[in-house]
Amino acid sequence: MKNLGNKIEILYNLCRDKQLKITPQRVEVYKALLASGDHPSAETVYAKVKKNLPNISLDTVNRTLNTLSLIGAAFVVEGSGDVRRFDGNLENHQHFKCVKCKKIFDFKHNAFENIEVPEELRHKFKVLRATVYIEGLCQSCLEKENKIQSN
Amino acid sequence: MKNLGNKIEILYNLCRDKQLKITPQRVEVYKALLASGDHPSAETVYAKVKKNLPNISLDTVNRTLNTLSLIGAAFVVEGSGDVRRFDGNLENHQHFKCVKCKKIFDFKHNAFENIEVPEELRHKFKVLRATVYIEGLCQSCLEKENKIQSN
DNA sequence: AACTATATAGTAATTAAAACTATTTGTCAA
DNA sequence: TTGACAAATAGTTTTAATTACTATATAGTT
Ligand SMILES: [Mn+2]
Ligand SMILES: [Mn+2]
Ligand SMILES: [Zn+2]
Ligand SMILES: [Zn+2]
Repeated sequence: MKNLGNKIEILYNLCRDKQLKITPQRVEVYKALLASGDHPSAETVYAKVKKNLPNISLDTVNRTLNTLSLIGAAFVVEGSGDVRRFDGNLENHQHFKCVKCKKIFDFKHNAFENIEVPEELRHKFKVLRATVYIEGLCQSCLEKENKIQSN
Repeated sequence: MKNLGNKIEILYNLCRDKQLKITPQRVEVYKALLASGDHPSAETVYAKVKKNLPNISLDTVNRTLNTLSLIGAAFVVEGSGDVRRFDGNLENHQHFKCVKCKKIFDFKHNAFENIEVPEELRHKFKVLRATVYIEGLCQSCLEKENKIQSN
């Protein structure tokens, strides 16, 4: 994780902008999210942060992750059918999600960046994020695939 | 809802293909999903189907919606931070989701159809769905917007 | 150093979704 | 047409994610 100090500084500024207090909990949650490098759930972040802040509560982790998303320091990964996953990587990238094991794979594809949001939408709504979302089966799940069973 | 009979026939065939039984519950859940025309939750579908099958259980609705998604008669709407929403409209279209009120808006945009899935992904994974996903604030939520509060 | 609004810890409540099990039923073959 | 049986369902419980609540602590400010 390079430029960590830089990113922490950005968090500080975002908090100050929004009149939110800079608390150890917020800093540690943010650090843990960045350090994970992938798409952790609140529970996963909680486990990590506990090492530095043994008394932090899961509720605080949840609230903080929501707060980070609200101020634009992170976002909730699109997709469904699983617990909420967060992403602290704000660089333009896309996600592939396995519908079976719920694993999320990052990928970059130039053609998918700078999506032109249609006029119609830009007028009607305030667009916060536009992304290409691809789902399917990952390799290991594909191998286990056989007959679909509904029960 | 036009061509309903046609779609039911497709459901029949999908079930037969996958060796799944054609039950009144499956047919009614599917009909309710189509009739809704939008993106109902299991709970919403449950309420509808109950009118025709008063004894159906919520669990069956949940299982059936999952089954419909598995066999390709429907899909789970991308997005997060809300209960699972299902879509029975298999025509190529995109979604805008309000992050605040969770409402999902369909839209069509030619440029977003026929997304070219990168080679890399097509080789590694079995791609089932690729779509552009846009989120933000809808008009009515935008009006209520003011200072972000985290607690 | 003191003040105060904000944030947190610890816990309880809520609620979506899955699991469990006895019973029913769709499918198929006799 | 009738049985046999695997699959599906109803009714219920369990699990687990997330939010709500409230007394206490604290960051930012004066
Ligand atoms: Mn990512
Ligand atoms: Mn739709
Ligand atoms: Zn997988
Ligand atoms: Zn809204």
